[in-house]
Amino acid sequence: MPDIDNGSLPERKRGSGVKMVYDLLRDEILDLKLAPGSPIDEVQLAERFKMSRTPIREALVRLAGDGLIETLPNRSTMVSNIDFLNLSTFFDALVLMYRVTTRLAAQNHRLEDLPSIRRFHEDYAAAIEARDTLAMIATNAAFHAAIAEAGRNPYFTGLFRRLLDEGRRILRLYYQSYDEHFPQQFVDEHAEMIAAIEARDVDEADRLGKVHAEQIVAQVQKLFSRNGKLDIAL
Amino acid sequence: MPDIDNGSLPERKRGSGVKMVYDLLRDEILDLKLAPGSPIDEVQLAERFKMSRTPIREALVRLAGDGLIETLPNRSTMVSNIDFLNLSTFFDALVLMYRVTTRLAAQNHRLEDLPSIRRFHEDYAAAIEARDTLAMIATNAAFHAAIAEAGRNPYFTGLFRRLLDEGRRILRLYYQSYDEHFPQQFVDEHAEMIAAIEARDVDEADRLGKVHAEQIVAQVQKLFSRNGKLDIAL
DNA sequence: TGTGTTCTATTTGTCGACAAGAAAAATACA
DNA sequence: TGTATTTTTCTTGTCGACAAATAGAACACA
Repeated sequence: MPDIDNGSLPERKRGSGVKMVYDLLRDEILDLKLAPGSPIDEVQLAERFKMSRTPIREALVRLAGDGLIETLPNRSTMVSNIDFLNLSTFFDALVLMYRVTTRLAAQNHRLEDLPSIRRFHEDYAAAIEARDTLAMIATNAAFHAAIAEAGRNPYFTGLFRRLLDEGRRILRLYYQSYDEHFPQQFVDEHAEMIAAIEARDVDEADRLGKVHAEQIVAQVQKLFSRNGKLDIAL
Repeated sequence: MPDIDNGSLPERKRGSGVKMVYDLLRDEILDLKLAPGSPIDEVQLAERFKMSRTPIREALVRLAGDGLIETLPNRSTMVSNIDFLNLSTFFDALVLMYRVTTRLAAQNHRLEDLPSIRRFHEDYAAAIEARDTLAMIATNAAFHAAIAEAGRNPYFTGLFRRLLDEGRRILRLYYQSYDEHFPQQFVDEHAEMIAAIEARDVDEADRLGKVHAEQIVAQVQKLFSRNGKLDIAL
């Protein structure tokens, strides 16, 4: 098993343990540092974080609620697999949420929402410039999550976040061996989306969200077909 | 605090405790046997279910993940309040999910999905006939959840279930004092939806889902305006 | 060698206890 | 009497230990 380094583990405050474990494991799962299907050992985690199994367990229950790990009753728990056979359901949901959240952002945003959206937009552009694939994935997700927040519908935001997380795993899986880059075109589209949101042009925002989403899906599918299914066993 | 009777508590099997507590509390919350805002006491629950606090806690973490309870760090945990100020976001999400799930059911259902849908349809009709409001609410939700399952998109199904749960709470709140009944018309619309699904008429299913959803929303809003906000403090 | 059974080992689910935090109560002080 | 401070009480977060459940090893038997 990989002996993941923890950095420093200073004296943690009461109540912060669960959140810390949850956040860390979540990141490791989404970054594929913990591969899909790999087993999760409570005792091992307890040792690693220098705490008892109880808070570890609590964090695991939360992760299971997010669908990031799966628990076999009385038996092992492991990182959730990526369901390649039903990717189309993922894409369906993703496209719809892209549309809806962008549309609602145009409708409901307030002025104070725009700065953070613009900031993530710039971060994304910088990541493209630097050809930093991982940063692209992360900042793209953050950009769209910020738009969703501006739409102010927690139900949609919740689902969308989940989809973006799952997308982060899928993209990482395909970008880790092939150094593709997201086209510059996406940056321009992001800029258009911001403009439509700012102008409160609901229909245009919807349209842009749809086009943008479908292009991303197409891009991912292109990778898939080129790439074959070599990595799936991983 | 209400001394809720438990029925019999026979010797429970290992591992079944959490699920049992989770299911029971969930039902009590959705049926408003536990009012929004009412406090949840771990020790009390532990006594009631004759088990230690650990599995209780685990169930509570799950419920918090579902948004049914809210936890203040180091301090109390309570049943989530219903957000009346943002009901429109709820309705928006509900209408969209009605549409999408019905549409997808028309597209993706298999023959073995239809019997259970038809069964819930009949149960709902029976509940209308009997003027059993609570049964109406429950069977209506079950009917649409079954349709969503037939649509075979777990992302949408997950969100939709959550919305239907929340709707169950909202409706119960308004039907507990006013003995309204759902119009017979809804039964006919359900029948039309089944027909469209069976015929794989995607556009018609979408349209029916939209109309149906908007009628339900209108019905609820009618109750609201008539009813005023008398019960909100509850 | 192949198959079914028992035993062992590991991992999970549950328990009771303890300690930290926060609210409520009690006290001190003006 | 009203306000600030200490004390108490009550709830939660965490711990270490134990017992049940399962998988795999060891074994018996054909």
